[in-house]
Amino acid sequence: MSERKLTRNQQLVLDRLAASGSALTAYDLLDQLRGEGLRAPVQVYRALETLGQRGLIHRIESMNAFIACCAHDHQAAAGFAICDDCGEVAEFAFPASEEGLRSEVGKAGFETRHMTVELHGRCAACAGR
Amino acid sequence: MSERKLTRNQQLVLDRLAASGSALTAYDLLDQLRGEGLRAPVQVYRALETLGQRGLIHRIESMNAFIACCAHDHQAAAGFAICDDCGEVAEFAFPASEEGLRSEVGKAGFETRHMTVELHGRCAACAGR
DNA sequence: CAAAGAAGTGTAATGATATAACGTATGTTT
DNA sequence: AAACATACGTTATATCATTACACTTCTTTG
Repeated sequence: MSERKLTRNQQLVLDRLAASGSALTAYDLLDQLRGEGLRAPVQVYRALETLGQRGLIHRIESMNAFIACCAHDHQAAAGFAICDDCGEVAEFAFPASEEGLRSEVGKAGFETRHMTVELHGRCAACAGR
Repeated sequence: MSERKLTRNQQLVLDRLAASGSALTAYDLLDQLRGEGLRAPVQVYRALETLGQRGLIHRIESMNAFIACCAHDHQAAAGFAICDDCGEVAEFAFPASEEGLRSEVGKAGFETRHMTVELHGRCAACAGR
């Protein structure tokens, strides 16, 4: 079933992502996990694929990078606020806007299967400086 | 100023994008413009960069591809409905949701500079089949 | 428990996307 | 015409992602 235990490689990748507040690229992950025995990009990409299917991570399209999922309800669409100054990525939910977007394109008969919502800008900490 | 006439390369890339209803990658564009004398990726990327700065095209992050802008007000954020079956990309505006998203992250002090909103799914024509 | 099947592994090679560095040309401003 | 900004073409390289292959490890089930 979908309830297989995570394998060593999958757990390593997930732990590394969870330990980082920012998004990491596959090659970032590879570099940081060489000490654990990982050697090739495909090992990381395979772990990322499984983790993604299980809803444990998200891909940040505008950065070609990945981040651990911190949502409680991962049926809902996830949005991301990305600070271009410090790299921090905050996940957020947007139920009202999600419905708004879905119905906006629904008017034209479009059936939404997945939403990518990524806001770039400056986080509170960086704006304060 | 910002009102320079488009150069030959820029015009070629823009025309090619405008003629296509879908998003094209930089390498798609390069292949389609070899007959016009383009030879290297960087020539396409340079044109794309200028066109993007002038608001004449958009980058579709989730496809690593580009599309001509068909918006009248390109101050407003643009959203895209992407049909994963036929590849059609429709640009749309979403003023209400845009404000909703902006204020959602604004609660945490985030200043939004740019939004990526890309909806994947199935267009009306493909759903009808 | 043994066989069968599904999922995962490591290695190597390659494909796809994007940028850097260089010297030259062209167009605009003064 | 000199000075400046922008764009050009060429070459090389960086970055992101997948394919193919042979082998291993789990899980199910007969």
